Amino acid sequence: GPRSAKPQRELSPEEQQELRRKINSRERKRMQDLNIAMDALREVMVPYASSPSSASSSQSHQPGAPPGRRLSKISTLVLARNYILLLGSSLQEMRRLLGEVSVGMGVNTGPVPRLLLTGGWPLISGPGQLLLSQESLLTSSASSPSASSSSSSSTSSSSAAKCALLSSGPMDASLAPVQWSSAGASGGPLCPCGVCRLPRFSHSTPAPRFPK
DNA sequence: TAGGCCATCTGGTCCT
DNA sequence: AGGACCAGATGGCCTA
Repeated sequence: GPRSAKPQRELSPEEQQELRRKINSRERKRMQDLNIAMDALREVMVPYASSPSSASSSQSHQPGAPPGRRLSKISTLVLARNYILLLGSSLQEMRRLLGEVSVGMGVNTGPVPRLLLTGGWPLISGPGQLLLSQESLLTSSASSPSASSSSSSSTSSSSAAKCALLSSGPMDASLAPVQWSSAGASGGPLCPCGVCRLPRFSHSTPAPRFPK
């Protein structure tokens, strides 16, 4: 192509070695920064990542963090994604409830803000409140607004089709990556998997970024 | 021992 | 030109 990867002048073996060292060092640093960000994300997800079946391992984890195996990178990402989606659906549900309350009691009455302040977010674990586990986030994800108020019934394990994004195991390479349709966020068709109840996405093969 | 997860190296491409 | 980004290859560690 027009861009040549070859250097303008030949490098001596020592210079090549030094250049390689520099490049490798940069790449190492880049990956370490990525891992730091991943750890920060893990830290946020830890309260929702408890797994009763996980055993202690020699892998390091945050001091003070609950014992158990550290979340893998893919699990962390899937967990975080589902967590975000669940927050969205919870917000939607809250808005719906807020609308019902407003209709029943009048817009300018006091109870509405108090409901917001004291009602508790559904993601906060507590007596009678929705408790999220790693399993629920990895497998059930954001439930539909109509089902999000029930704590345990939203997990539709009986559904035949499963979305690759919600699988607790490694993603099926044939299904990833996914591209979410823009229509889905505004009440469009849902994912046909029947489990995640998320806006439909299309499984497509991305165009190679670097065409040969 | 197989499989999962990970860090590192490496070469290619894109971006500033 | 040099750095950033990406993906494939490789080998080590750990667990079931």
